[in-house]
Amino acid sequence: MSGGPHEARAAGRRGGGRPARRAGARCTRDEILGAARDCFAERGYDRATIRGIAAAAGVDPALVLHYFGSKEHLFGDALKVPVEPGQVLRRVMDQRIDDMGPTMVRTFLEAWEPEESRSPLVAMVRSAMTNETAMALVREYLGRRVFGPITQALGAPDAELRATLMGSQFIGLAMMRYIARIEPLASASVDELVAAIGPTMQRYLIGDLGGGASVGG
Amino acid sequence: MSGGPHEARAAGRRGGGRPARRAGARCTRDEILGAARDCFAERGYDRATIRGIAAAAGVDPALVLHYFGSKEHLFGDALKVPVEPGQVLRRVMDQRIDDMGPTMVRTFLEAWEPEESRSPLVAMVRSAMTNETAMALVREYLGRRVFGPITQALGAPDAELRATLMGSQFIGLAMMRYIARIEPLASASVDELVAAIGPTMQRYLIGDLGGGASVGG
DNA sequence: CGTACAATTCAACGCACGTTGAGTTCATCC
DNA sequence: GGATGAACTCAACGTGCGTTGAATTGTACG
Repeated sequence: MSGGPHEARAAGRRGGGRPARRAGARCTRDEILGAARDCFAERGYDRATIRGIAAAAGVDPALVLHYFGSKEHLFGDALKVPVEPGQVLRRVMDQRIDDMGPTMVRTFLEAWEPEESRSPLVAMVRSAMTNETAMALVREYLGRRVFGPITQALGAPDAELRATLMGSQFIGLAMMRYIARIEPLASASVDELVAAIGPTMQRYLIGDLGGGASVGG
Repeated sequence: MSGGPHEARAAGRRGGGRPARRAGARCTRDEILGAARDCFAERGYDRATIRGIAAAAGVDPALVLHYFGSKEHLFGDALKVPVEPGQVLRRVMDQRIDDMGPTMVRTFLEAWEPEESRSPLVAMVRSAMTNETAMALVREYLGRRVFGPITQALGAPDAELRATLMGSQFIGLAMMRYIARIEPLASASVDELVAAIGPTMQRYLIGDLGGGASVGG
């Protein structure tokens, strides 16, 4: 099931590594994907249109469907996150425990700063707000790839709460800085934000949360 | 300009305080507003439809436009926030300075917890993600009614950064708890969250942000 | 009673959307 | 050099949307 005609990939297949059919206009598929990422990021799932994406890529709307089958499928493919969370986590976990909070903030910001990796992330957050499919996708993804490992690494009984607290500060930061672009947060330097938010993360990671047990009592 | 036929209000005008024309079905306008709030909150501006709102209110779609003129105008009216920020701020500012952070968190949560006041807030956040008008509206509103007063009260040179840092934690909390409903944050008690996030707010309010002066150098 | 007018509905408009299927072009393979 | 099949376009479909204007209902006032 779900084996639409769009499943067949463009290059390869026949000759081995030969160029695709149309000379000079080969990587159309990737251009569509890029345009889709931009549009989804800029407008969210619902306001982004196949027609708009096609126009941005300079092709016919039908070609988009030819490659990706449906808008929802295109969205799924455009959402492939350019940041490998496992790798990110390893980098953070390699730090001395006292530096983990600030390192998390810096790593997070470095993932968001470049324009090309920001797009799919903005698309993810923005679309998750209105689209149930996107929301479920994001929730599952974050749970399995981000919060899960952190929870496991922490080992504390309230690890899951800690992980989601960190998530809340991160998602809020992303929204204010990259989506709503509210000043002066939008223009603050990475160092400034690491200094400001790092301790928050540190506390959520291993500090006393006051409600339970760990340190203070 | 913008003086559409919908501007004229329902009751009053002629006799003084007499009931409206149609007996038994008087407060239709308010029911439409309520349905609009629910729909905007549940689906966001774009996915919410006039037809859906009308159906939820049990009336004809045309009646919605008759009262509110346009979808955008209806959205504006539905967005009237049930929380008076000035009043909230006064409550916070009345605290001893050491308790202001936790009090802010508690006040914030108490504004979001009740279902009837949560709807327009969720609508606000959700719609601001995809709709440019809503985003501008929210940004202007927050700036003038929330961040502005806080900034002024703090008096510090980095007050604006502090205000937006607080905003980022709040918006992230709202998204994780009330919109994405990610556990265990979604089910944590208010007290638990006040204990966990209160110190964060306190630090953003008057603590050392590390980037400038006191410690860390 | 008759006029006036708010409340409400009905039927339709034009538009933009996602999607489809048939058609065209062109590099490759026998 | 004809067959193949991918890359790509064109024209159209059905649907649901926001919005409109005329028509209907029912109450209050002269």
